[in-house]
Amino acid sequence: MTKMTEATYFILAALLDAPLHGYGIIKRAGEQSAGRVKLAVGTLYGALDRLTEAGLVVLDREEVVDGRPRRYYRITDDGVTAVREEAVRLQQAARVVTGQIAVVGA
Amino acid sequence: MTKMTEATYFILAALLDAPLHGYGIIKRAGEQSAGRVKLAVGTLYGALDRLTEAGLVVLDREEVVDGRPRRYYRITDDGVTAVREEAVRLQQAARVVTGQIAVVGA
DNA sequence: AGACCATATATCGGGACCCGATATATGGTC
DNA sequence: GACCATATATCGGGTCCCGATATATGGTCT
Repeated sequence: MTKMTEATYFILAALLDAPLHGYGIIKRAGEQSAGRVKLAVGTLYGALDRLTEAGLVVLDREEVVDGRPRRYYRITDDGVTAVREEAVRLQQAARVVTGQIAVVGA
Repeated sequence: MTKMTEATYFILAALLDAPLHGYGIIKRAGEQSAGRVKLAVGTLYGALDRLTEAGLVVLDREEVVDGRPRRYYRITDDGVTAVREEAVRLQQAARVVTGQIAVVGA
């Protein structure tokens, strides 16, 4: 079925605009989903490790801001492809129930 | 987050048109997803038990065809509501990436 | 007849993954 | 001093997927 979990999907989606650090991903995912998605930290770091190993994200850089370390992650080309494919699957799955035809790119 | 698993979603979607028995649900889910979703039997019966307990499906009737028993399941009103709500969530999630209408409002 | 496959049910165990709890650390607010 | 937001990471419990296994019938193929 090649399915992607919801957490993984929103992590990749959050990274589409620009590299973010862990905590920033959590906040961005919450924004993009109108507050519906609240990633737990345990979910985030586990998923981030898996995504890194799969080559869908890479460690971009590390910074120290106000004494707190920040580890920025960047989505790869493969990651972009994967998240777009998943978006299409989600749309098609939704259409099974809504019975509507989504207009893409209009 | 109140999330519904993909298997659960396609089981409910398969029952929208008419009551089906377990094996029929597997085939219908495959049809509706253009062959992408292949429910494993272990997934199906476990999910069916959970859905029954949650009141989203009910046992409709039992038949015996060619010596083989058939147990038909029917989706409830709550099940219809749940699967429609999930369809909306899927559509909104897809839009986050496809870049269409942003999820406005809270 | 024997082998195999589709149909049809159900259970078990391994594994994947989510997530709250916990730990550690800094700096601002009350 | 207490508390909270920021920021990282790990651990263990629980949920759920799914392949393997078991049981049973009837059709097809050799």
